[in-house]
Amino acid sequence: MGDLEILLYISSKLEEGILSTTTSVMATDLDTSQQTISRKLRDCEDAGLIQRSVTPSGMRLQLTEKALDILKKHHAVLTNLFSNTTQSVSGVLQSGLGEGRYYMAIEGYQKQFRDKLGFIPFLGTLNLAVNSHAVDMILQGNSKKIIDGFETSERTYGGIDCYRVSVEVKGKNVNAIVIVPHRTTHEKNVIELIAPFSFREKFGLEDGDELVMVK
Amino acid sequence: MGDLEILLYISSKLEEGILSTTTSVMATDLDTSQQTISRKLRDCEDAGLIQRSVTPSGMRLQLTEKALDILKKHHAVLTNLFSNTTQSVSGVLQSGLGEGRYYMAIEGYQKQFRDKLGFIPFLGTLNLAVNSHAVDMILQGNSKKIIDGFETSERTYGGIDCYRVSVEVKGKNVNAIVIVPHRTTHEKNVIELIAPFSFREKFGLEDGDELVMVK
DNA sequence: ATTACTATGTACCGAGTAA
DNA sequence: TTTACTCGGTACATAGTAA
Repeated sequence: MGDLEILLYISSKLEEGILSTTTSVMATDLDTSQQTISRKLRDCEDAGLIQRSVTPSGMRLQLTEKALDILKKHHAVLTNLFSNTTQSVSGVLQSGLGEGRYYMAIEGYQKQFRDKLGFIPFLGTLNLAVNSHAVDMILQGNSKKIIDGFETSERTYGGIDCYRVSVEVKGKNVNAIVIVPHRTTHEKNVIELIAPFSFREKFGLEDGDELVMVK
Repeated sequence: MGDLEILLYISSKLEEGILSTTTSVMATDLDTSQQTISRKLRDCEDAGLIQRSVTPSGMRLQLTEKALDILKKHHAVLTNLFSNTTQSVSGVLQSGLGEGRYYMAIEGYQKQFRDKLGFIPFLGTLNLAVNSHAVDMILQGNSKKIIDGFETSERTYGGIDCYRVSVEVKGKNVNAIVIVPHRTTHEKNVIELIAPFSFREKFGLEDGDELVMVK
């Protein structure tokens, strides 16, 4: 019996975001003992996964944001598993801060890009404003390549997750990589794309142009 | 670490329905030991949840139908949790075999219907042909009331799951109950509705008429 | 009726190692 | 390198109760 089973059980029984129940009922439903449920719920509470108010006649349970985030990830994986249709997200091109160009030029990254992705990226990233939930849906379930973090004598550089996507731009389909730095600096509603070439130059893109990413 | 974590992990890494990996890689990803993964995978295999072929350089894993069914249920729960929009399924009215009427008349059922649903159903069920996957989506996550099985001196009667739904019929919204016998006799693409009145009489329904169920 | 403590037995995890 | 044994130690589940 893992935390996940508990969270999924609560999810399935929620009404208006709240579940009123008792440890014995949950124990019966989940085929375990009242004591185990009592302990598990305390564990979940300590782990910041649920909020609980205990009353003489039972308990009221709710899921926390943390739990919902975890469940959202699993939902994305399952949606991906059961949907045959390809999914897409559109993004609007916006100006970056030139950070992308700086990092792409670091040798420790370049070497790994070449080895793990098979190409050396153009020195710059394409920043897209997107719906973060929709992006999660596409990236989760997609297998990622991990660029490891490393250190130089001056500083440390964090790892990067790389997801292969297909991008529809000016009527053409182009392969690209969505990069997600482990210590990301910007909001989750901006993602960065890299490719062996300059998207802006090759397709004459400007801020505000819309691209569609397809899984 | 429960089976579910293993299944979800595999789901997230599947490519074309197959995952090629090693126990060590999985152990790192799932933050446990190689030995635990080895044992867990054997357990999952024994439980009929995965199929495995072990090679000198690793393993190839796939999910079985049984595992997919379990995951589908969780997916339905999560979809329900994260979707604010109401979901609907349409069904086409078809003739039953009169079985519904027979069972509705059994005292052991009637008493429980009255106590647990608050009404005594009309003596007959409305049979609807539906898309079984879509129905799963609506019923899962919806809380159910369980009518217990029982025995008489002659025979035993199985339990029934009851789901409250709203039905759109001839422009009106009516509450009804979807009943799912634990030992169901017909295919999953036919469901049965009960209500305190006769749908056919009250709304002048005929075979082939379309109803919409809303969660 | 609840929830949740303590004590005890068991099942699980992982280090070491074989194949 | 693999996967998967055996075997300790520990963490977990439950019975018995308290509150």
